[in-house]
Amino acid sequence: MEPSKNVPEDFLKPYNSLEQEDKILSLWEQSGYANPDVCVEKGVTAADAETFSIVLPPPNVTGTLHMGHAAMLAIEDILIRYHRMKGYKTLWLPGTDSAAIATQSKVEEALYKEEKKTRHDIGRVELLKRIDIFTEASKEIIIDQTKRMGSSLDWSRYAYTMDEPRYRAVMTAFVRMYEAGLIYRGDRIVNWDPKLQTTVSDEEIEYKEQTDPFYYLQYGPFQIGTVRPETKFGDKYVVMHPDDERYAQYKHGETIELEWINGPITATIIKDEAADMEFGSGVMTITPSHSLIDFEIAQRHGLDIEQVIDDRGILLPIAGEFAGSHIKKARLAIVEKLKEKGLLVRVDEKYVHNVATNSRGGGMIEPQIKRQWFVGVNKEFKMGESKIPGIPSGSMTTLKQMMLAAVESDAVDIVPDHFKKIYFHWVGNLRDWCISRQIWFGHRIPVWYKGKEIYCGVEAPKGGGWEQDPDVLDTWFSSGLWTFSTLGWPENTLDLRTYHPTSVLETGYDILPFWVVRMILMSGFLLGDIPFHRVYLHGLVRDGQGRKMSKSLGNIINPLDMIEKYGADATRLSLVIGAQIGNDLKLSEDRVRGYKHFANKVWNITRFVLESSEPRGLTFRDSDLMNADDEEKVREAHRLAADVSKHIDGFRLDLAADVVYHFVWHRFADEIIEESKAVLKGDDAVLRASKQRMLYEILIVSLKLLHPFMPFVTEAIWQELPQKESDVLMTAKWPAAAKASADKPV
RNA sequence: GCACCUUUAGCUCAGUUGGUUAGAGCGUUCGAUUCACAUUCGAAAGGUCAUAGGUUCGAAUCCUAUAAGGUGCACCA
Repeated sequence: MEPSKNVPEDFLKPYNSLEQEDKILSLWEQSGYANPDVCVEKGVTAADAETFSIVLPPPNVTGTLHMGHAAMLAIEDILIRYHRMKGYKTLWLPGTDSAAIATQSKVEEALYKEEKKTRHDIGRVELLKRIDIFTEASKEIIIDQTKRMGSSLDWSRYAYTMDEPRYRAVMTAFVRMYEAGLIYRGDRIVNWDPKLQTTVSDEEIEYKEQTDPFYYLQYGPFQIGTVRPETKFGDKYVVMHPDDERYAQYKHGETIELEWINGPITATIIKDEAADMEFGSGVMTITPSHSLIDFEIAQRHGLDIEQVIDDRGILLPIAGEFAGSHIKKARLAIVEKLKEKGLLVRVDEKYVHNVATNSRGGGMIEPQIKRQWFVGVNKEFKMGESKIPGIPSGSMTTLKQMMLAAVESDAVDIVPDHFKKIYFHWVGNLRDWCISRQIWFGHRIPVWYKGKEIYCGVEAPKGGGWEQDPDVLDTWFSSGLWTFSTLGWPENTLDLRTYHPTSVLETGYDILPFWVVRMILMSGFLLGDIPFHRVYLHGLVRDGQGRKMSKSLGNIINPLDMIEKYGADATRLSLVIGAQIGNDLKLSEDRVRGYKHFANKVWNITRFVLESSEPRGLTFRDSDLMNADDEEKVREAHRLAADVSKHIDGFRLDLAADVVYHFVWHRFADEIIEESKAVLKGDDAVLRASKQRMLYEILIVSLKLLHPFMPFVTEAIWQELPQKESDVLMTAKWPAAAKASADKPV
């Protein structure tokens, strides 16, 4: 066939995503339109336009892009492109996260593997230097991969959790909370990781099922059960429920003499409701130093607390002859001794229970009592200037009350709705938050000691002899500041005033308790405001059979492979269509392949529309009026625009993508184009001109509606159009819901 | 144990405040086609809406119970 003059050469082949995507990426980058300031400067966005802002949940600097990231990027980019086209002053702010514990342990592992050294051999300064080299080298990877999804992030505002502005924000936040009495140092029971030698937050603990022998021991007149006989040396309190009739004869505070592992001891009876009458014999002994529940019982009754196991899991002198051995090795020897003494009643070999492990690559958790820094969530403080409904400026409140108020009042809306319940459940049960970590990589606690003096401040105190607290802050402490530390806080910047609170926080539902909760806490206290108006929680990406993607199952689908094979547009669509908000998504390679066909379909539709136009190159004149029939078809496309907008506004991106997909393929291509063929080949020039114009207008509307979902192919087409309203589709005007008049040239 | 989610065609899912004959994509079968299409188009088959009750003129949709699958939390000393 003779190619028409209207058809650029590229269109004579199928759509080649690999070839086009690179070109389009650099086109966007050069345009600078991801930066809202550039949009205002170039007149694309009105200077006083409403703002729409999202702060990207920062991926780990040392990580690589997985499907979860890809889904997040696709969803956020759709929201961003849509609002940008609608004329909002739109900011999507990128960043990366240092992921303190995970990153440090990676570097430490490599250090040990390659040089057989530990961090103590090389020291704090050297270790931090190596971590820095490591993160610098790997951050380019994740940034490049992020860009390849087509993410229209404003890289001129890039932030890293460990850079200088964020450091200042973290220090300032700590000092302010310290001065308000919300941060305190105390000896409390914490989750201790003996392997990584650090505390771990409650939320980072993962319970794993494990089968162990369960021992029943004779403790005076009682039988007690335990999986961990090695913790029992110090047990001198025996606890039972106050209503337990079986033990009514024993009075609270009464003492009894009995024979125990290392000889006779005096035990004291404690009546406490924490004892479960249904479990075992209903009697337990407690080890307050290594169990949260036991610690709380001990605190309620003012009992003695003795440490049994040290930081490395070694038994202390209280263990008598077992002192100095590791708990793992000591257990069997202790059981042997109990047996000899006749204290072992029986053993249940297959007892299934949950053990706490550190989900951040550490080992088993050993509760310990430690001097740590905490954020008191139930402590009263005087609220400053407040915009949070229900928490008046200057009133007395607590962090917990403030966090509840933010969501109860709907100032922060969480979608889907049922996650609100989960939020309330979480916040309601929140305990004081342990924020100190005994690792080296992170924001060091801004507290200095000199003898008994303590000083807290952003800068080190003047004069010699001061020593800084060696601990660093929990990574979530700085993450909690993310929506405003990235905008320049603690400075009162224009960005902060313009874009905060952010419009939407979009993240996986699994991270709600860690992050969303902490951001509301930090923003509430430090700014007296919410961090975002809406929280949009997406589901997890699973494999075709609904299983989690994991290395061991070998079912990981790598987004970069998909981009390579089928294009970024197809990858994006496969992560959005069929992904009902908050529900998990089953992804298979076939799905991605299917959407590649769609990208090609759009390409070919364009080819047809251009081919069937007159050689003069689609310059419509007033004489090229559409007839009523064709006008109605254009109006139909605009009605579709209203539907798409409605679905996006309701966060139903799956429906929005689905209706536009269906329209473009099965209405526009299969029906409207097919029906127009006879006229296009016919002799009636007036009818033909009307058709040509109708097809072109619908093509334009379709490209615009598709653009947020599949930005590459639509932009590539836009670049080849002979007549267009803006240099890039990215900043073209979103189609109005109802078209006022059809007689203006496009 | 507590809470939440899911259950609609072979598969993946829509179904908006209850309202005609429950829809789409993929897959299957049949047909057409190389005249925009690394093909595409048309048509067909396929559903006791998990189960049992209830509310209602009317229920996939609301209520109660049950079952199966999943997730989170709590944990058992």
